[in-house]
Amino acid sequence: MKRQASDIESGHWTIYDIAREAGVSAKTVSRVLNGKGGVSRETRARILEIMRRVDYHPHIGARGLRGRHNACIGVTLPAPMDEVPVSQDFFLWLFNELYRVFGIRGEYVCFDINPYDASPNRDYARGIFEQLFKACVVAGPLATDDTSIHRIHRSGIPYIALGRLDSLPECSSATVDYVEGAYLSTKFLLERGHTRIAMLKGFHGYQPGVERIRGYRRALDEAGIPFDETLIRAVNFGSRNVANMVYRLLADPKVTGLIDCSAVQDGASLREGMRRAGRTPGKDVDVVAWTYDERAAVLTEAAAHVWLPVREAAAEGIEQLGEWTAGARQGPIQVIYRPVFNTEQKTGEAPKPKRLFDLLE
Amino acid sequence: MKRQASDIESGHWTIYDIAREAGVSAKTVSRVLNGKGGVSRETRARILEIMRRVDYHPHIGARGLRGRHNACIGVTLPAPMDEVPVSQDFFLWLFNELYRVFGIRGEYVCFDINPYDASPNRDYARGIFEQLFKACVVAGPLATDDTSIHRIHRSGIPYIALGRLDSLPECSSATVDYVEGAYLSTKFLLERGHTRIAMLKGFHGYQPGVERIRGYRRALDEAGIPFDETLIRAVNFGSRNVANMVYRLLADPKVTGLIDCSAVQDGASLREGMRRAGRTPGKDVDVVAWTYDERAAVLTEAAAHVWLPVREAAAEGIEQLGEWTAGARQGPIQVIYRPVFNTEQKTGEAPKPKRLFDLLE
DNA sequence: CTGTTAGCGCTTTCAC
DNA sequence: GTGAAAGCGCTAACAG
Repeated sequence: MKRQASDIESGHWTIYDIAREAGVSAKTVSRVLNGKGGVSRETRARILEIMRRVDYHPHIGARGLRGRHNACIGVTLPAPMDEVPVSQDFFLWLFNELYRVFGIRGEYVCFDINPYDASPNRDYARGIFEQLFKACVVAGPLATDDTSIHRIHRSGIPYIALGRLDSLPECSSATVDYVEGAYLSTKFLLERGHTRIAMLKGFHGYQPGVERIRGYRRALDEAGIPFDETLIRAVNFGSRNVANMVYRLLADPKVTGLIDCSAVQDGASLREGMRRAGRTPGKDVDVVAWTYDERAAVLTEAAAHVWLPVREAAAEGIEQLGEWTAGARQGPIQVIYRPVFNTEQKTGEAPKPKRLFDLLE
Repeated sequence: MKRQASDIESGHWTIYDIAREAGVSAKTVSRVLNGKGGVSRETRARILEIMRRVDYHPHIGARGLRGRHNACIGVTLPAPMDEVPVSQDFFLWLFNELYRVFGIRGEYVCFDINPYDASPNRDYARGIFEQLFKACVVAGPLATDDTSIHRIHRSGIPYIALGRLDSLPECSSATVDYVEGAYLSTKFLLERGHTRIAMLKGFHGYQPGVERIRGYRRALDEAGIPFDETLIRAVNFGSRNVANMVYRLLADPKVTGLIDCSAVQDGASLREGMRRAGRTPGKDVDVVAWTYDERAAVLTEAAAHVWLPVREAAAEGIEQLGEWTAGARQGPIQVIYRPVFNTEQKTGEAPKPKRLFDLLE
């Protein structure tokens, strides 16, 4: 006599409770629930009416367990938030995309936002392995030694990383070509006669950082100029040390070119650093600044800007992830957008973007 | 011979697979998984090693089904987004709070963002009834005819509504006293000699709207002034018709007081509407403007501001929800903050807040 | 210290 | 058209 006690006082009806109430078997209720045939009109109507009356909802976990499908669209941050700049603007934009592609279809959108330092051996992809996520957006750059993404890839669930990885070229991803961005930036400065070119970089240990150096070196190699790693300095959102780094890099008078590809987009601090080094952009130093917004200049005095269309790439990727999840296409996704180089003089300057969790500080 | 076939090719190991590999029973594996006693050091170590080697993760759905607990912290929007102003700032703030209280503990934070118009008979609380949510934040005002909240309340899971409901006074909630806000606003204008006081209001059909009218009427009643409902006009974020409404309300020269409690915080449009009506604030019209940011004025020319500390109330409520979820306290939560009335002259004016999903337009 | 059994709520055979 | 039985992965209760 398994399953029948209607402990409906617990608040939740099961298909067995509905079945008993309707005088049918659980299977018939299941058929109605799933809109399958093989149930007479009257029986169906009666069951539907009971379901409506008692406000029946199927147990999503039990369904998933039996049917081997998971409940939510996952969103996960592969990097600690103090190492990687997730801006408020990007986050709002991402949430809008998730709404547009998944929310509208009635999917649950589930964030795994456990910080790393809270549990060092935690896996950012546990939502996948615990079989909670039916699909997953890996929202951020991947560490060069990332292994989780390999396991995600093998798991077979639809996913998209907003970043590439050398060690997994077949990775489902939507990103921009940072190698190209760095190459174009460096080449531009070389062609203007600069030979010692400094680079302000973020992403210690992340693939986008590696790609930046690769592009930088490639341009240098082509020009026959030796690579000097002391010309590369890392800054991040947390440290607010952009001005200091610029000052120190430009302390050497032979350094006459500066690439800011740090993603910090902090024009004021760049300017401050140059001022302290006694430099004047356009006169004794040329700057190339990276921007993530096509319309916004980071520094009006910059000799050039490079626009990295990360949102645009991500939008296409998430769109495709929606289709993959719906079974309308196969993975992996491979979206790679090229950066756009631009020497047009900009007039306005966008404010420095705010970090997502800055509100907490 | 139930359960043993290790179709590990499917990618997911079960406790039975681990058990077979370790030469023990599934129960022993379960004990190790849950850090329970009754397993020898060696056995435990061996099982742990296998788990590590094969990267075992328990099936969160199966666990929940058996243990009768759910997987995620839910966040749900009880109102269609085009009727209720969820600002980007509030959303970012909310996400930060959820991170602080739940993310840090390793909880999944799961949004149900299905829009109503997409499925008219959808329930904003389905995540609770489908037993996906172990706790839930109902982020927005409740409709006066809301019934879901009653069922949520009865379900017994920890929840908090960021709004009250007349029909459920025991509702777990964190909100501000809109009755008081409207009462203070109206009384202030009455005391300055105004007798016909217009009100710009949002939230058609939602409890906060009802409370605004209640406070307004109470002040009028006390002063022995009859209530005239034509003095109340609704605006919302979508329609951008604030200027028009102000203009029409002030077309009647006897209307000399204006309360903007619409939550739109659009000083420029208020000013524009008054200008078109030929009015000058401080001279032939007095304005009381509501603000959701203590430091920010909506309209510098306003005779007074009323600050509604909704974020502050919500912060306390979410904090308590965290404790309730962790079993450290009982529900329901009852946080109610009083509005702060303020006639100080403001200098700066905050820009009009942007709606969360404006990016899509 | 360890194993057996049953069952969480649902759906998939397969039988009638 | 309908139902009985098995089992998804896990754990509580009860044996040994």
